[in-house]
Amino acid sequence: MPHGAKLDRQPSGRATDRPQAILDAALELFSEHGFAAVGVDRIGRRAGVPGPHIYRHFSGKDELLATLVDQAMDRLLSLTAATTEEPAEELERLVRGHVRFALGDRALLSVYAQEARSLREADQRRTRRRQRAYIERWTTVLARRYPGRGAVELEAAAHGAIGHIQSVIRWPRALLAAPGLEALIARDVLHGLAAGD
Amino acid sequence: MPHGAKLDRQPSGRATDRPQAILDAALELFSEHGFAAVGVDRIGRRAGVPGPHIYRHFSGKDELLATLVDQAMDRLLSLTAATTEEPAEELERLVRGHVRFALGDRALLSVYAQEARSLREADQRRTRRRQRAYIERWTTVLARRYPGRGAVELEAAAHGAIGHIQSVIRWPRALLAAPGLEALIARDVLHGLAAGD
DNA sequence: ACGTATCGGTAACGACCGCTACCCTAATCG
DNA sequence: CGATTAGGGTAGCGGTCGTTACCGATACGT
Repeated sequence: MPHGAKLDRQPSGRATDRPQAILDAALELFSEHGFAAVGVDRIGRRAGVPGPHIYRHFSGKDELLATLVDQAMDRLLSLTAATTEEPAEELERLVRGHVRFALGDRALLSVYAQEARSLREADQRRTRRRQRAYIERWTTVLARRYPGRGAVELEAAAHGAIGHIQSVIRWPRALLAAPGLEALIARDVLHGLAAGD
Repeated sequence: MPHGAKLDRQPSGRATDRPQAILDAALELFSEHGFAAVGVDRIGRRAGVPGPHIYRHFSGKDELLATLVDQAMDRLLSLTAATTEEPAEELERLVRGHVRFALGDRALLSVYAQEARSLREADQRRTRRRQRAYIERWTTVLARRYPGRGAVELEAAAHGAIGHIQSVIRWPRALLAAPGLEALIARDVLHGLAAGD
């Protein structure tokens, strides 16, 4: 090291944020072909870097996936910030938030939902813990909105509603192009949650 | 060949149906760890045969997966046999049938839902075609039950309902042990489908 | 201008895995 | 009893892929 402090040199050219470009490429490829089916060379090529250069920014392919899954979980958990709203409003906000995420960032949600088991053991445990926390938030909100329901009813409803929303990752493109989808899906989900009253 | 006709010898011992045992082992392992993460040796060990002996019954690992996915699709499509029932009854039968399948054979449905993209190109195309046919059956039944709805509404409802049902593959074991789940889920799904009336 | 750090590019290692080929034993039938 | 064959067991090939290491060129700082 020449003079002790880090240099913070200009990124040497046009390339804006290399790690982000790599993550974007990995996201697209993982969501389309699956984690196991895409190699680091392909990710690098899509990101405009030679394959092995990925290891100058990440510890390995595993870390790419872990980062993406973490981003997805962050987005989901940020929807569950505690509020002082009315129960009905809070539930609606939770549903609409998840729907908007699913429609707006289908690739990220797809990777989160389908490739979680390709994570390393440690990342997998942490992810499962966060998933449980997310489900718990749902059941809490549901319990406030629909008091008197049993725990099984609530948890089944939460899983079902989330599964309903996540189904958009398999919808055909033509259907996704329809206008007003967010409101339509939210309405269907909320109506399903009201069953039993 | 000694005397022309096939021998039909006794299976030489205790082993009942070898190909079926291999398929069962593959089903369990694929559903638990994913297609890419389990090797042929492990499948063989679980089935009580040396790993390479799988190739005496199947052309390769790919065929194992294709067979399982086909079995799942057969089960689903068999639910959609055309009937002369009332629209409401037909829809309920479809929903309950899918729910019963999901609860009764979670592993098979899990492989079908999560590992379809590990199929070879040809199998993947055929599977997608059958999936489209299944969705079309749903929208047809829904259109009869809820005339006046638009195509987008119907297709979105079909995908959402199926996603809701398939969510059971991620439910925790404790929740799956609850009694009366089939009726509960079917009720929730049917109620969600009634949204918009 | 010289040394230095950064970055593009590529070769190659090592492990894993699907798959093939080949052994050997034992049970069956003429 | 001897020949044939199914089935258990295993070694090893071929290819892929994640990962490491190394080389060369370029741009900055002294």
